[in-house]
Amino acid sequence: MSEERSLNFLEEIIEKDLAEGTHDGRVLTRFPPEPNGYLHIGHAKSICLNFGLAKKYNGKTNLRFDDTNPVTEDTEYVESIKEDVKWLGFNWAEELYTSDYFDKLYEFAVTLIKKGLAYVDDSTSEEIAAQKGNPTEPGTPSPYRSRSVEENLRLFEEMKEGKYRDGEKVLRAKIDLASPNMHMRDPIIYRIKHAHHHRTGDKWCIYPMYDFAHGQSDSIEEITHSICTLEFIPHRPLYNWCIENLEIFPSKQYEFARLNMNYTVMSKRKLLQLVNENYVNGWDDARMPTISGLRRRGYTPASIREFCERIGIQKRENIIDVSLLEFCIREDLNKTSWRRMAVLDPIKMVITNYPEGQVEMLEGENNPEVEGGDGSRLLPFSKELWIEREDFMENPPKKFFRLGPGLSTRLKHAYIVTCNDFVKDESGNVTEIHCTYAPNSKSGNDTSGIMVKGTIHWVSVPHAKTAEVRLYERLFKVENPASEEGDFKEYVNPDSLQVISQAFIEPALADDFNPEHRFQFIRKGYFVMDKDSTPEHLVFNRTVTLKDSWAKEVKKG
RNA sequence: AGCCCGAUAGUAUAAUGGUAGUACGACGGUUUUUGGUACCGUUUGUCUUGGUUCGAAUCCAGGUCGGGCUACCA
Repeated sequence: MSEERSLNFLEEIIEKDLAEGTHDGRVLTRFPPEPNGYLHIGHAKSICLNFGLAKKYNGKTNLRFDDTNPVTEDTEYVESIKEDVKWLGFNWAEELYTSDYFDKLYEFAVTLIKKGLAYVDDSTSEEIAAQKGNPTEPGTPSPYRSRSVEENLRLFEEMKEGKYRDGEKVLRAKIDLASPNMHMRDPIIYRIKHAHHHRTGDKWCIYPMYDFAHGQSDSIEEITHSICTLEFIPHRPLYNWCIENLEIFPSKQYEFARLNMNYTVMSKRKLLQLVNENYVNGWDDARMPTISGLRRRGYTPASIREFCERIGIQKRENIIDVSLLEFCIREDLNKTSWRRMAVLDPIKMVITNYPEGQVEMLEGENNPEVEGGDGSRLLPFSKELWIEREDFMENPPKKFFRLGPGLSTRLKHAYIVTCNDFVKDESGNVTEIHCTYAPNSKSGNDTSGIMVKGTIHWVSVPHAKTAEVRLYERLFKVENPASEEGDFKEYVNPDSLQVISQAFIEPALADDFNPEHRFQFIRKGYFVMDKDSTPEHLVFNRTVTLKDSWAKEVKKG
């Protein structure tokens, strides 16, 4: 946390409240997900904001499930949301549910009716829509708008008692049919739904609408700063109207711009489609922008928090470049992950002057970024090695620093080798590379005086273990799939997942069976052991590649 | 159409009436037993037209562009 960073607009508001003694210097925020889907990176922004603000100003944050619509909500989502918030590193003060307040909310509605500020309407949904008018023309009163308080009280109670079918009646606030704000034209505040609720069961058959539940829930909890996204700005007058007319604790709503990121989609509806239509393998597919997907991909909580810190908080629409997220995870993993060697696309190399049957155990530091290397592991070295196919070129260009006829290169943590020969099969594919090594060029003990520019990774053939490796690319081919013509799913990248069923890995990688452990496969990228792994069948997911300036060089031609 | 919100390099984000800065990206270089990391450098910006002011990214007015709202979703 940099002390010098300037305040965002919400911090300014809070500091002003603190300075003026509003709420006696108390700060209480809340994170209010609806349990109808998995959390994604956009929610992470909101989580970091709400919990971060509270932490910064010695306040607290409630986790409140906004569960007012029983037909879309489920405990499966409650559990995943709790797990994701915890995984991100945040602790809520209280775990609450809007459904905890259904009794109180019902009483609030009764209060409004008694004040002549709400009425039961028998109009159909189409009729109500028509009554709303349009932005240029005022709405027209429902024929039921002038029902007496007594009648409204009776009908509302009957609604609660289940005397009516779904949609037969609603409770509407009586506000202003001519308001330029459509939300103020007698909004529906209670509707009938004979549906089983994941927490209250069958106790209720009427449920409050968002606008009649959210502000009051904030107020009941005495939330000081209720932070939501921009699309709720037009709801704010209604939020305030409810609180004022109910004469309850004056929580205040503030809005910030939601996160958008390129090469992905960020709406629960679209993510649900990708899951349901099998474009991905579930909500936690490593290509998904969900928290659980990012976790499976190998992202760390710290990297996501850092990302949220860097993107800032503002009110303008934005589309963040995914390269910033990738920067954050590389920055974290570079400092924390152990280096290991894995050959993903193998070709055999034979060291012709290395004694047959000889094995040397070479030492390799775990992480050069850490003082002392963060310990080390032993690497078996022998006459036959697997190396990466792309590290050999039959006709290498001038600036190619790896292997080719007559070229020398360093084997990481081992010796310098020089390529003398190679073998091709009938169809012209290179199948084997023959090299000689310089015995006095051993890493850490090099007296050969040979200077090479390149270093490549390798795995000893007789000692190699195998693993499945999943290489991920961005899920979409275009920057903003949601804004393209046609169905966004047409823009799914068909190469977003490439499975290598048998890669060769150094033995140390197999010694320590530990799903979710993250490694850097030297020169190939950061990888995480997937939860599908068993000790007999290891699976690694590529989190992100290393920056590759050679690839750029090649691209330029 | 009416109302609401917004507009600073490619993308984000500062500058709160006083030198337009930072990060990511891109480009170039130094170092390097990872073509990684680290370090150095280069590039590109205040939507527009007026006004207020000694001085405007900032304040005011008009325009333009982008987004939102007109669900018995949240």
